[in-house]
Amino acid sequence: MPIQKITREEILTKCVERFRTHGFHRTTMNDLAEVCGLQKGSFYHYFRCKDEILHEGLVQTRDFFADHIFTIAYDNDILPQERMKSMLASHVAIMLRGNGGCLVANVSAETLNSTPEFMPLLREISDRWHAALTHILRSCRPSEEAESIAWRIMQDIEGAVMLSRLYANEQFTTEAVERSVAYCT
Amino acid sequence: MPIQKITREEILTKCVERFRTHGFHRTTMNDLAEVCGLQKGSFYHYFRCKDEILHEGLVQTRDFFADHIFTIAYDNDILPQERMKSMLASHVAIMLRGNGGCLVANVSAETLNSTPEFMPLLREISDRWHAALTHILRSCRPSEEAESIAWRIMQDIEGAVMLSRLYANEQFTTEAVERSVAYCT
Amino acid sequence: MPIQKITREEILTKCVERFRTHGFHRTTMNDLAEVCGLQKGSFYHYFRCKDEILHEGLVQTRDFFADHIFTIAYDNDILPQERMKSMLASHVAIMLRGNGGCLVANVSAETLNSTPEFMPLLREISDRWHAALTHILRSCRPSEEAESIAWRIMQDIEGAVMLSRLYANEQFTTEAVERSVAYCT
Amino acid sequence: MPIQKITREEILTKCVERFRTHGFHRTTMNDLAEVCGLQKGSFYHYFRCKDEILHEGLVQTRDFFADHIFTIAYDNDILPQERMKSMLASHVAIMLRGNGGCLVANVSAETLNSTPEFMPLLREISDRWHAALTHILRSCRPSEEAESIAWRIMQDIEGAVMLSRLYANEQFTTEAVERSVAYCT
DNA sequence: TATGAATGAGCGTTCATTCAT
DNA sequence: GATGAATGAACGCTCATTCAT
Repeated sequence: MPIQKITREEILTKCVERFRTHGFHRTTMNDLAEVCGLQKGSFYHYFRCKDEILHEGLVQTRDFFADHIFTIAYDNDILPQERMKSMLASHVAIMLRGNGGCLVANVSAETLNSTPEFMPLLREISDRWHAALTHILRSCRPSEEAESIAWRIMQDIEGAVMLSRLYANEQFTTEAVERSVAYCT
Repeated sequence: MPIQKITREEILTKCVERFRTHGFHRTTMNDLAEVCGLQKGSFYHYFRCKDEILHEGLVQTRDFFADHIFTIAYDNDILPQERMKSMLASHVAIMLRGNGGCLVANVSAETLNSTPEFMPLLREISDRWHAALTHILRSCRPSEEAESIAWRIMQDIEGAVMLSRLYANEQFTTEAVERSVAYCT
Repeated sequence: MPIQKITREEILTKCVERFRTHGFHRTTMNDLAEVCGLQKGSFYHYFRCKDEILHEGLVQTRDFFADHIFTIAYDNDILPQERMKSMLASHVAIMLRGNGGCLVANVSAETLNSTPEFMPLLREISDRWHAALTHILRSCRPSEEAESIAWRIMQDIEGAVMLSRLYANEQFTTEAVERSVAYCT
Repeated sequence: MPIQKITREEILTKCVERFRTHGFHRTTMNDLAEVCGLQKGSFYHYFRCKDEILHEGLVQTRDFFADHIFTIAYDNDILPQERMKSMLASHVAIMLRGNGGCLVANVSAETLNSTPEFMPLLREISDRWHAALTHILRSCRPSEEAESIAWRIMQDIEGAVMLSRLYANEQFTTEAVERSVAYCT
């Protein structure tokens, strides 16, 4: 077996993080190589092209959120407001890391009109977030209202993260999380 | 005297629109030339570089919003909720055009971490939006609460526009505007 | 009007000559740039891609042969054997130049199975050569025999040029031309 | 002892076939690996570099032709025209396989001016073909004429194979073989 | 002012080759 | 002997920018 400096999963994690913080188009293959400690030619053993790195990165992100973030919503042993608080805290901690913002929002901004191939995955991540929020809110709200509030929470958080980046001030996001938790009472 | 095919202002308007819908880095000088009906060499009589086009475009946008959108907020002859409704309707109409999203949000997503030179202008546009909203809200709210709600409205709208793009559904934004108007009663 | 170092026609002539002598795939854009006295990026003002350079080069070659070589065949004021001699002499002089061989044969060898898009043009050049030869031979042969002999002459010349390259000996080609002229008596 | 999936000879046979049909420069080490059912790293246990694969492939081809094709010429128990017919039929069957053309002609076209190291082997294969043809023709022709006709047959066949590829029509080659056999009577 | 040919640095990508396992 | 991850030079190509006209 040949040497393996870094796994495919680690590569994707590092690349996605770079895309999130610096943008997809502003990130060159050399940047990715540097971040991963590889030569840029080496990427093409793992991925066909740069687009595929983003695509696979979004798949990994979707699965990571499903398995480690959104799953919190479905632990019915914990109080709804606790689940909401815990889930959103984990989520926004990732978004605010390195003042990079939300991966879905940033990739959407960059690609939706010119490279719509990423749209299904971006929507899927959003859908799952919405489903998780709705599940929590149904503990204390009628089903339809829960769905509607879930969308409002997502908007509030996304807008808050955007303002937190722009003003380098996490307060916007912190308060948005608090407002969101308050919907559970 | 040669014909003036297009004014500097018209060039900026068309370029900003392209940046908003397709992203700054995804837009080439050739794209801008095509959009403006010019040869790309001609741009360098108006602007030093591509960055300057974005910079001047943001200045123009800032002034346009100050003069034509945010000014609505300060017309004290009109009911607050009418001003809110009118201002936000005009604003989101621009954002949703061509499913392009919010210029400030999109440019922020693309440039904040790698080219922070545009941050002051992006903040300035946001600040003026916040000031306009606050002014309206002060008609019916204590000053501090007005400021706070203004931020919340901005987040709600920004998040709604992002979801409207992602799901190609203006409903998110329409409802966010309605919620915002409701704060005035 | 900006400076123009070299015309599109001159570029094509030089590039085709390089392709003929060194092969299409062995010729890099840098090689072409050097041959033309340009930077490689400059080619993309004239041509979309390397394949297009070959394609346009084949078009130019087809037209050049039609206008300057094969046209000799149709000058009915000259004796058939004189026309044959003159036409083939001009033709093989081009093929043997720089020991490069026949452009059609070389490009065929390189591209026919992997990039068949050039086949129509290669056939067209061959067809016109065949038509020219047939026209001369019809002066002294029945029509069907003329056609058949025209193909045989083409094979003889092509095979001779191939051997002349391989053995660096023009004798093969010289004799093939002589044999071809002899068909006119 | 590990299984020997494929012998060196089989590798060379498959690689040469690929070079003949798709060209040397258009064939990547990955293509060769796929064709041979090996990993590309494994090639470097058999051969130092890609050039050596072609070189050894030409050696193998030279020996194969000497042992299985040209040897037909020297079986003096058979009528000359039968030997000619049999030898050329076997030869052109190989050339026309997969519409790939003549290995010697194709490799010559690709390498003669830029990588002359293969020229000796290409000439050697041609020389042996010429010797075989000459041997047959000496049965019914003076020695010098036999040599001369042998070259003419080679040219005719090479030209015919080239046209057969270009027009996807084996008729050119079939008739060239018939003409060649006719020299024996 | 306007052009568009030319530039050259740098992009994403390819590929023959190496080498630790 | 065989692997396949890794390399790094070089590929075809892009693009913001320059400048003679």
